[in-house]
Amino acid sequence: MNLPPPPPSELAFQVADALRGIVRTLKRRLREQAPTGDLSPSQTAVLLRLESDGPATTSALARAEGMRPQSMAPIIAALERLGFLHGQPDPDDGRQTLHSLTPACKAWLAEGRAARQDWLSRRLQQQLSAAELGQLEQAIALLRRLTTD
Amino acid sequence: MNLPPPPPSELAFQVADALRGIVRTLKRRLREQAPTGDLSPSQTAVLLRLESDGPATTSALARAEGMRPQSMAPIIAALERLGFLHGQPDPDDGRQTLHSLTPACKAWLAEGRAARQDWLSRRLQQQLSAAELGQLEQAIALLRRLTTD
DNA sequence: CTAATATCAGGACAACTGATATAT
DNA sequence: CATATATCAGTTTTCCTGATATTA
Repeated sequence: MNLPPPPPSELAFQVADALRGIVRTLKRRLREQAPTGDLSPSQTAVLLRLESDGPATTSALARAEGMRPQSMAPIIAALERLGFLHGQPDPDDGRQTLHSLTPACKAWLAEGRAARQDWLSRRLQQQLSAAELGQLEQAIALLRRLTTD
Repeated sequence: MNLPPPPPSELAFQVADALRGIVRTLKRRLREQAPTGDLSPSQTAVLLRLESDGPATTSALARAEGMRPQSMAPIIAALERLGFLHGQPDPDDGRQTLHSLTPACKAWLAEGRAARQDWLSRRLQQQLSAAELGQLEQAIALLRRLTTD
């Protein structure tokens, strides 16, 4: 049996409120920097999943996204038609088809990430002094402590 | 005609990279603290819109969300059935029906916001010293400078 | 009479469920 | 035979377009 945790201090409450606001705003501004290219949310999720986890089968992608394989199939087919994916039959298991990002898709994803990175870098450079950048660097280390453990 | 802006410094680039990562992670962790209650994205958008901008008509909501009034109508009808909204005919304009959040819905929205706020406050209190909280407070002021102007 | 609001009717698309063929 | 992958077919949901009644 645990004792209830102590209530947060007034300062912690104020900082939390301000932090929630700035996180939401920054997230939106970052998103504005790179157009999604008229892909559906499902399609975007598949591309990001393949980029981070590597090639996968239709069923594996469906499981990862909480969908049925029958629903994942047309999403993949559309992405293949757009030239973002290409499927290759698994040499060991004849049932499976392994889908990978095409080089063009990898380049396009990297481009979007670079656009966001570029906007934020320039923004930091323009609006903050070197000393303030250092302050921010230390604060980011503090923020990381909130999401680990 | 403008000269191209100077390229960002190495430090700005590193801070931008770290900041993008921590914003994404924090956003996700905050989202995990309050369940969405099985509402569709459109329904959630309508509730948040009404909360921030006050009562509105079907057409006004449709315009705000980039939808047709015919598509907005069933969304509102579903929210009314769930007890989140209640409509009242405009006394001045007999064509319009003004939809408002019910007190129960306002309480539910506030509850979700409070859950996120509570999680973050406690997390700050537990993981950071008072001095570090002060550092973070100053850093948030710096971040605000990135999104204004 | 024109403009705006709401609603009714039917179509397109994306997800679902159920069933089937093939390979392990 | 039991399991896993992929796919075919039908259904539901959600948003769309088009048309109509009512009110300003």
